[in-house]
Order: sequence, then C-alpha cells, then structure tokens
Amino acid sequence: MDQFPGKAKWATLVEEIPELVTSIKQAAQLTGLTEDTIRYYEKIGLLPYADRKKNGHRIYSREQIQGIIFLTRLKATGMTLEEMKHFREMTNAGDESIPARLSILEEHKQKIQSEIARLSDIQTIIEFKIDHFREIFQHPNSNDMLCEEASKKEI
Amino acid sequence: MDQFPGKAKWATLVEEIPELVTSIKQAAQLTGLTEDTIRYYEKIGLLPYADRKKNGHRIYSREQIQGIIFLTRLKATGMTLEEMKHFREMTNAGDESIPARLSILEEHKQKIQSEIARLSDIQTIIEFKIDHFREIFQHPNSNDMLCEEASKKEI
DNA sequence: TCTTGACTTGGAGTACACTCCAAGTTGTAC
DNA sequence: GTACAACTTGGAGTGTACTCCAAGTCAAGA
Repeated sequence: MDQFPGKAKWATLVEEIPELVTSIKQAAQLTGLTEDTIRYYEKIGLLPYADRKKNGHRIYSREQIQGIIFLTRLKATGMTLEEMKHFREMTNAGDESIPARLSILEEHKQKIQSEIARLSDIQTIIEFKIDHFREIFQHPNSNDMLCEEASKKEI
Repeated sequence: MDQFPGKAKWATLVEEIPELVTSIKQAAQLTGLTEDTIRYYEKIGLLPYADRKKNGHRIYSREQIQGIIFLTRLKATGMTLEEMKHFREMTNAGDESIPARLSILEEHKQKIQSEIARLSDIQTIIEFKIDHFREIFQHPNSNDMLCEEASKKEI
C-alpha cells in the first residue's frame, strides 16, 4: 500500500548478494531502494555511516545489505523510520539487546496481525457494497428494497 | 496502520445515525474524523459543499454521513484522497456510473487482497527473525550455526 | 590532456494529509 | 445587553518520507 517497489526486482536470497557490494547503485538495486533513499537513510542515522572506497564511494558487506533489506520489510509493514532507527540502534548494543529487539518484533508482528484483520473486515464491507451495486445494476427496480435491507447491516 | 481512530467510537450501524445531523461536531463523532478534517475534505472537493443552517453551520443527512463513513473505509484500506474524490464524483453522475464505480471497487478489493498477502509474507519473514533471536537467546553458542542455516532462506 | 560517468556533499523542494490559528458571526443563557 | 459556546472562513504551518539539484571529486578511456 506504501510505495513498495516491484518484488521481482531485488534480492530475496542471500546467494543473490555479492559478498562485497561496491557501489550505491548496486546497493540500490539489491535492496529495492533508490540511491537517494539510501543516502537519506544514512543522513538521518537510520543506516550507519557506510565504509567508503578511497575515492569516497560507499561499499557494503553482504550482511549490511541483508540488514537494509530487513529494514525494508519492517517499513513495508508500516514501521516508521523512527521506530526502525530505534530497532537498529539496539543492534549496535550487541546481543544483550536481543530480548528488547525480540519484544519489538513481537509487538510489530501483533500490529501486522491487527492490520490484516482490519483490512479483512473492511474487505467484507466493500464486498457488500459491490454486491449492492451489482444488484442495482441487474435489477434496477428493486433498488429501494435493497437499500432498506442494507440499512440493517454495517455501514 | 494509518492513523485510524479507535473502532468503538463512531457509528457502525445506520440506527446509530440520526436522520439529520445538525453540527459538524456530531458529524465528526459519527464518522471518526475530526471537524478540521471534514472541513478540509469539503475544501478539496472530496465532500460536496454541505447544506448550512441559517447561521451557516453545516448539516448532514443520514445518507451523507453514511457516505462519509464509507469513504473512511476506503481511506483506511489505502485509497488516496484523489482516488476517493474520483469515486465520489462518479456518484454525482447517477446510476449510469455504477458499472464504473463497481470496477473501481473491484480493483480496490484486489489491491486490499494483495496488501493482505504482502503483509502475510513479511509476517512470515519476521517470524523467522523472531525464532532466530530466540535461538540465539536460548542457545548463545549455536549462534553461528543458525546464521548459516538462515543464510539459505529468504531474507 | 580532456571528457565522461559514477559517485560525493549539503541543502532546498515536493507530495500527501492533515492541523492549527486568527478573526468574525450567530444564538442562547443569564 | 453582554458573555459565552459553537460554529464559520481563509490561510499558514506541520510531519513524514522522500526527491531533486548544484557543485565538486575521482578514475578510466580516447
């Protein structure tokens, strides 16, 4: 629902990621982000300051690319940049922050669950509306009757 | 995932809506929108110019409130204001626009379906990550092994 | 040596959807 | 008659997440 680049484009398996990614362009292709977005994420501290080649160009390890991809998963399920930043900052704190990270992920998982439930509920309402329109279209005369019926149901 | 006001608050059954809603405050309570948002929607043409009382205060019929609530459903499932405006403009065109409205709703329904599928997919990935953290936490030594295993799966 | 292309930086601009504010009007309550 | 609440308007400001741009650097190729 967010702008989320087409799935086939970027890496979904570790094997597709070189051990060393030597340009921001490549990083962008692998993660599905734009180069500007990667720079922006680094600027706001969501991504750590990336290593540079001698000429100043960014390089990334496979693990770093994997980390970015995981962040895009969180973002794609509605986590804000600020929350992601918090999650990532804990990664820096090492294994002792694992329980905290676990509970963030578990909470987020619950949120996704509720989101799915919410979408399904509204899906049902929209389906009702679709049926309603289809009725009107097929039996233009029984229009009012169906409206009566509709008024007994959820809006 | 969007800011979506708490469900219990507003009307979900037609019976809860008076036949005539005589203030923007009441309209806001019934629809779950803020007064400012209702004015804003009217300003951008997403809602038609509401009838006013002699003193200029807005009034709404039950049907109009129902219409607003349906728009909030569309919004809550990711439809943009611009798309909703388009949908609503067709409502003005009368019954001849029903096939077009039908196809918009059907397309939107498909989008929600894909959205649910997308969330479920990522849910699975997050669950894997949670299991991974839990493993590390419970068996700190087998850490590397599990990382190896992880690297064979989806990121 | 010069050009080209891929990057770098800081900072400004954009899109969406509100959200807030100041100034004014109206109707009721005391 | 005056205070007050509940509205009205136009317009400015906010937050999130980018997106774009100008000016500069650097390495490789003709």
